[in-house]
Amino acid sequence: MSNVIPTSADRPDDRLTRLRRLRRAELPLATVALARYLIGKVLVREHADGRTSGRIVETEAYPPGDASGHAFRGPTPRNRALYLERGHAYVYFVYGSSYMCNVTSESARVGAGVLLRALEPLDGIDLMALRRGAGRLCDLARGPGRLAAAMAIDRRCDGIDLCAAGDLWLAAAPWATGPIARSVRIGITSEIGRPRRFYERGSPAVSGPRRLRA
DNA sequence: TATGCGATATTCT
DNA sequence: GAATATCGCATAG
Repeated sequence: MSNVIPTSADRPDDRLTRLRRLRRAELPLATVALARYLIGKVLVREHADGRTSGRIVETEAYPPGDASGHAFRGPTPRNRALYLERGHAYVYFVYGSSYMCNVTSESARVGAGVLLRALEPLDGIDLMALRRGAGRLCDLARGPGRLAAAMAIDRRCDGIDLCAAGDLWLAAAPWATGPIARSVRIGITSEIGRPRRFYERGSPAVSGPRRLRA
């Protein structure tokens, strides 16, 4: 049963996973390094309906100067948060249907970030399933649009400091992270071929075609 | 399993 | 007016 994701639901005596908030000083400054670092860490959402959280198993780096990054043509009302100091949320809406959640990187006033593409659900699994409509556990937050939907992340989360106590924050890895693999990014039309996507090899919650999950 | 397409809203040219 | 850091369903193999 290697495809079974261990969650807090398997430990009824400890209803919520024990989580330690990440300090900003722990986050690598460089975008690609941050994208790799975030694999295995936890994204936590505090909401009136309850807490949801999940292990980050897939990310993509959009470093300074990358033509597929939203900050490539300079600051706009939409990408403003991308210029915040590392460890803030940049959330935007695309395709008329999906929100995308990013973690800002680099120094303040440098526009760059890391797209969070998939989570392995940890806490609040019932709530995630409710928001997404019933489905397999490993599909609840598999893909960036699904991740945002499962965690109730929308434009109100844009600009939140993920290293502070609040509605959205980052926590340290709850257990040892598996092997990290690297590949090209998904769904972009420029800068194709640059290996700036990271994922935990073997996790059933990683998105994309089979060849990008090996 | 893999590929293709429409839906949908916001942003930028 | 065009493009888009997607999703889910449809269809073919």
